[in-house]
Amino acid sequence: MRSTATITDVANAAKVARSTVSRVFSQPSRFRPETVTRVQVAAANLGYAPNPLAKALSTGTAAAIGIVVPDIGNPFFPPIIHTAGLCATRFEIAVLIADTEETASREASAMEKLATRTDGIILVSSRQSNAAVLQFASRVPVVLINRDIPGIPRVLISTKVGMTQAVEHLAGLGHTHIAYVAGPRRSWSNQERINAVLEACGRLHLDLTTLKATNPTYEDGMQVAGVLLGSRATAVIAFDDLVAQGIMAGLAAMGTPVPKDMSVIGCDNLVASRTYPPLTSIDSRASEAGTLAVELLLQHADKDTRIVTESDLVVRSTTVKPRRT
Amino acid sequence: MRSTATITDVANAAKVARSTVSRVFSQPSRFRPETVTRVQVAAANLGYAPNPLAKALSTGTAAAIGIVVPDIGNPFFPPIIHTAGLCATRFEIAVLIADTEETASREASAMEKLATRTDGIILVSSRQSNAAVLQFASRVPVVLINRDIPGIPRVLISTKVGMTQAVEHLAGLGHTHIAYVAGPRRSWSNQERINAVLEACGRLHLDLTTLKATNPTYEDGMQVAGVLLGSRATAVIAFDDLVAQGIMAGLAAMGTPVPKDMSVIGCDNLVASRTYPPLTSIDSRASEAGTLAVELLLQHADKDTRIVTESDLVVRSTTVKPRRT
DNA sequence: TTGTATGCGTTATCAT
DNA sequence: ATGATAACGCATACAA
Repeated sequence: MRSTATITDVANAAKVARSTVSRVFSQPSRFRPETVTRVQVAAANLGYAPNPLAKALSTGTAAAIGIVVPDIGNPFFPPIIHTAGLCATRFEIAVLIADTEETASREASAMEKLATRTDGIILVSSRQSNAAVLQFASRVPVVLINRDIPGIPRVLISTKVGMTQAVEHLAGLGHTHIAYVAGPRRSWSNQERINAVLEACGRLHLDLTTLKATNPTYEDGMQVAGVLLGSRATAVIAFDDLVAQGIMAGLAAMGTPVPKDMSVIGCDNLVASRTYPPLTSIDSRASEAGTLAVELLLQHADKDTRIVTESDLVVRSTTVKPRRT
Repeated sequence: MRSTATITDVANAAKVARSTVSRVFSQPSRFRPETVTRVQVAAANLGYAPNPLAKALSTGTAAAIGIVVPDIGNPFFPPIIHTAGLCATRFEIAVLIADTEETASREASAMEKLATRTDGIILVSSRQSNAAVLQFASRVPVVLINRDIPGIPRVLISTKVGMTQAVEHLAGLGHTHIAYVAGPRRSWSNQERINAVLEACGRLHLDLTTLKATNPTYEDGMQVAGVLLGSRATAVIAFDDLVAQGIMAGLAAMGTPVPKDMSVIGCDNLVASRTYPPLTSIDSRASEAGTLAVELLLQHADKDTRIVTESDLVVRSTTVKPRRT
C-alpha cells in the first residue's frame, strides 16, 4: 500500500472541504465548473488517486472479486481467468486469485480468506461437496463455473453439442465402432460428455467402447492407447486434448499411424492446433465463461441462473475414413 | 465484502474492550489465560474474522501483493503465478493479478491500479521502457522477473547453462553444423540464449546458422522449418518449446523425420514431455522465480539484488547422431 | 493486565 | 453549491 496524496491534501490545496473533493469525482455536475476544475487541478498536481481500501471500508464494497481455481497450471483455467480479468477491469474491479492445488480443504480456506477482501467469488471446478459450497454461498456471493449446484448461479461449459457433432462426424466418415475415453467420474463435464456420446451412438447405431483415463493426463492417455488397440474401435473420442495427445503418442509408439489406422478427437481445443497431426477437437469456448461469471456476480444474478455455453467441432487432420469398414 | 461480526461485537460478547480483542489475536501472551479464552470463545461463537481492509487502512500495509503478467494464456506464466501464490499464502498475503495483453499502456495502468491496493508488485516480463519501470519503482516496491534493470531487485530466469549443455550435447553426438532459431530480439531471454549458443559453438568449433522466429509461436516455428532445411544444419535449437513444436510440425509436413534427419531441442520444458516424439528441452525452472520474487518483495530486498536461476538440459527423444557426418 | 481515545482515507448524512 | 462531521473496522499510543 503506497502513501500518496490523500483527499485531505487535495482539499487543502483546492481550498475546499474533503467532501467536496470526494463528490467532484463522483458527481461533478453538482458543482460550479470553477470549483470542479480547481479540485481537478489540485488533484492532478498532487498525483492524487483515491485509496480503494478506504473507499471499501466506507462504502462496504471492496470493488474486488475473487477467483478460485484448482490449478492455474492446467491450461483449461488461464483463458477463463483472462476473460474474467478483462471483464472485471471494464468495471474497475480488481481480481484476487487463489489456487487450491486440487484440494477441497485449501479451496475452503482460500474462499474464506478471499471473502473478507472481495464482494464475491467465482468458484471454478470446485472440489468441495455440494453442502460445503452451498453453506458458503449462503454467506458470500458466489458464482460457479463448471459445477451444477441448484441454488447458486452457475455457468456450465458445455460440450454436449460438440460431442454430438463429433460422433456424427465419425459416423459420416463411415466409422461403425468408436471408443470414448472418459475423464474424472464425478466431474460434471465428463458426465455430460459421456451422455452425449451415448445418445448419439445409440441414435446412429454405432458400437461404443468406453475406456477410462483415471486422471485426465497425457500419461493416462498413453496407457489407454494399448487397451484401445485391443478393441475393434476405428476412432476414439477423448475426454480432453491432453488425453488425446497421450493417446496419439501411445499409438505412435506402438506403430499405429494416426489418422490412417485410428481417428482421434480431443476436447477443449486448447492445444489441439499445436499437435502433429493437428487434432480434431471440440471447441468449448471455455473462456466465455469467465466473462459471464463476472457479469453474473456483479449483477447479483438470481440464485437459479444457469447458463450453458455452446460448443462446436473443429475438424482438423486426425479424423478420416476408417481403413476397414 | 461481507458484513460479518466485528471486533466490537466480540468485545461486547466477551465483556472486554475492543483493543483487548485486537491484542488477544496479536499478542495473546500479554493477557491472563482466562481473558484470552473468553475472547477466543466469543470470537469463535460469532464467527469473527478480522477485516483485512480495515486492518490495512489502520496499519498502512495491505497484506497483499500484485502480480502483473503480459498474458496469462502463455503457458510460461502460470507456473510462476502458482508458486508466487503458494509463497504468498505462507505469509498470509493475498495475490492480485493483472493481465496486460502484451501492451505497455495496459501494463502501466494495471500497475497503477494495483499499487493502491497492495504492498508491492511483481512485474513479469515487462513490456515497458526501462525509464517507465524505474519511475514507477521509485514510488512503489517492485520486483522484476525476466527483466534486467539495474536499481530494481530482479530475478532472471536464465537458460545459459542449459543452452551451453544443449550445444555440447549436440557436439557430443557428432553434429558439426547447427541452427539456432531466435525469439524476440529485445528480450533478455533471447539475448542470453543466443550469446550462450554463440560462445559454445565458437569454443567447440561448430558451424552456426541463425534463423528468426519473429514471434515465439508455433506458426512461426512451422515457417522456419523450410528455411532450416535449406541450410546444412543437422540439428536445431529453438528459442522455446512452442517454436520447437512448430518446427517439428513443419519438418513432419515436409517429410523430414525427427530426429533421424534433424535433431531438435526446445527451451523452457513446458510442453516438451507431451510432444511426439518427446522433445529434448532445457528446463529453466521458471516456477522458482515466483517464490523468489515474492520473498524479495516481502523482505524489501536491496535494489541491487539480482538473482539468476539455474537451468539444465533434459534429454528426450529428439536428439540423435547426425545422419551425415 | 486491561481500558480509552485517536487516526487511517473515504463516503454519506446532515447542515448551511 | 458547499462544508462539517460521523461512521466504516481495526491498531496503537497512552492511561490507569
